[in-house]
Amino acid sequence: MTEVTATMGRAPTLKEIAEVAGVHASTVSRALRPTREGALPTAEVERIRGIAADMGYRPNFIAAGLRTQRTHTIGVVIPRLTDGVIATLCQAIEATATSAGYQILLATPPDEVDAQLQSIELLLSRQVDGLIVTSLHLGRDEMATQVRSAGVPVLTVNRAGDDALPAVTADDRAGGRLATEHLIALGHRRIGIIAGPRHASTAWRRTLGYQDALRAAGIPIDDSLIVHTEFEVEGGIAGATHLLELPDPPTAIFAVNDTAAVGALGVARDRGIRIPSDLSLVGYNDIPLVGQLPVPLTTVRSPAAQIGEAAVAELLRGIDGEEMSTVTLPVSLVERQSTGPAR
Amino acid sequence: MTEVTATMGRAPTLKEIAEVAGVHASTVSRALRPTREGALPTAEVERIRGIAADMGYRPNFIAAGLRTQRTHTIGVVIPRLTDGVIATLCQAIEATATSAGYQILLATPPDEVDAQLQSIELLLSRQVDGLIVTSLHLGRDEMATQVRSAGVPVLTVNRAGDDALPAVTADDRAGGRLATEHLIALGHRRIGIIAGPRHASTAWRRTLGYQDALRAAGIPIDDSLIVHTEFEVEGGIAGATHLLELPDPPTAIFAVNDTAAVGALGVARDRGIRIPSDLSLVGYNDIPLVGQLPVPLTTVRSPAAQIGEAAVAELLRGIDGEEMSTVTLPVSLVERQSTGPAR
DNA sequence: TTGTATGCGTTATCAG
DNA sequence: CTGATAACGCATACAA
Repeated sequence: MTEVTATMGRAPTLKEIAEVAGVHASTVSRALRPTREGALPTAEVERIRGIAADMGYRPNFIAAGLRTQRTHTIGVVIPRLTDGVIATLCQAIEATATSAGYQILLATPPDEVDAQLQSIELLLSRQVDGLIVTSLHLGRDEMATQVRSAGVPVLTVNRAGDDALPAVTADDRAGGRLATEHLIALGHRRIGIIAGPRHASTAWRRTLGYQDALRAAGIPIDDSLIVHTEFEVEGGIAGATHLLELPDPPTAIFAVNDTAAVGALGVARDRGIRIPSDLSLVGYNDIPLVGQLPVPLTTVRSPAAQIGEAAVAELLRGIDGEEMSTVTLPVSLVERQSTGPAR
Repeated sequence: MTEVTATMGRAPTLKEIAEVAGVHASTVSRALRPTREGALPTAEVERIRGIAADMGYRPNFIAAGLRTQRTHTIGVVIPRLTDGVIATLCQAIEATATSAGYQILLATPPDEVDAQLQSIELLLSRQVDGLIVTSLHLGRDEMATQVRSAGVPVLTVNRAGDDALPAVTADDRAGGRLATEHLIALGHRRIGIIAGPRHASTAWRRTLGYQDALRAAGIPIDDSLIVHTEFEVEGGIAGATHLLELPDPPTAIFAVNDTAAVGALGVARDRGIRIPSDLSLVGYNDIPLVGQLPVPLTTVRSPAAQIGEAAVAELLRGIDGEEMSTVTLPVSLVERQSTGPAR
């Protein structure tokens, strides 16, 4: 019954269903809504739902959102998706949001302030209910200012908690300390660090942890051993090359990023430097691949997926009008074979 | 002038700006629109835009979309974001879409038919203007059926062109052939393949290319040398273990995925098998990392970014009412040190 | 229990 | 050139 009543123009609307069902559009709206609030008779609800299904009804969330002022969409600004850790984070955000009935509007702008600001603006124009922004640049007030004017809750991820925005982060400083303490415990005293870009707060905090550990061990901090580079393999190559060409090269290198560590690995290979006997190497993130390298990499495991889950959870609290809080998740050292006693 | 006229409740609307400017809302709409179609006097346009800027106006795309039936949003269904190649693809899609004035609604459902169908449904409810779906399961009619009923252009990526949906893909079959021919040219005749999941069309087509090459060389196809596994490192471990434990193990392995190749590398290491002297290994994708491995990996370069760009370009044509066509992009072999002459 | 009326913010179509 | 009006699809307060 009511078989191919479907009007040819695709998407039937509530009104069209109402006509077929012989009721008013508002009745259909009530029947279709999950919560039985309007209290229709169950039989009628079933009948109407059946007709809607037959007609291939598909709710128009965008129209509903205009009415309710809730789009059930959250905006995610997340540069460098190709970084495995960030992809994991993004995946976790998406999955968590989806299971809470939200969808993700994604922006992956280049790692520059203006582009990021513009992405945020665009997302807000799309009436997102909340915003998760990651890897923002440090020390730019525009960011916080604009973001505060957003009118929706904004949560940062991987950003220093040094401003008013709530943040969900891993304890990068502790991670940097763990890695460095491990090397110190192995007898290394001349430890280089491939410290990533200056503007990346995660990298910066790992570097702080590195300095903490040196200081605690009474080892003087030698700035020539701290080299700032880009993330990724190329950064690792540049950083390791620089460090190994020093007059008094380090006996161990801590790369604040696994892919950079892999780059360092390549440099060591090219120079005939054996790992770990000639040089110890520690990475950061524990991407799946580094456990399978010919010399499995010692690294720091950062809970990317949990960060994503926690971020969404916090943001949803914000969307519900509650206070969002800053969350810091613990990290752990994964000891493998790329680190060994100092010569 | 007209300084802090902003009503406290954030987002001012066209109507509020109109009040301040002393004109009608529709006039403001015309003034703000990029194309000077309504032909306002330039001075008036400037004045109104100034007021809008002062008041912190932010257009509500969702309301505009309701009216214009165009959301300037494209839905992307893309499982396994954590795969580097897919992330690159996603990034390229996002970047291309953004520069064309579109935004991305992202769904990364698990690699299962039902979840993928549901994701599509959700995206359509959000009134996306078009859909890019990747890595769909083979041979499930529901997919094509539902997708056809979408009412918006749908483009597939990484999917076999064996049905009616237009697709943008790399030439995976040629890639599989290239890799295998390379090994054959090196004198290998017993070549194993870590062939990925059966349902993944990319993997499947690479396997076909592998068979093509063997056949062309007059080498009989030995099914025991074809092992299906999951993607990722674990799949590579399982596949390599299986192959190397064969009574008559292969002298070369083609992994249809770089990360699987890295897994195979780990297995070789554990068994004291040297690469390439004991075993040649070819990967697929040329993710940045594999060029920096201690033994740089020979692999096939797949143009992930170009696929993304082409996919968006095609889809936009579809959105503009033109016919979309199927695009196949060429791949190339990258010879490095993980392959050598057969013993 | 169900229909009516209204409005969400915007744009398109008319008049004027 | 600009104002008034309607409509996009839906949800809801209100009336019946």
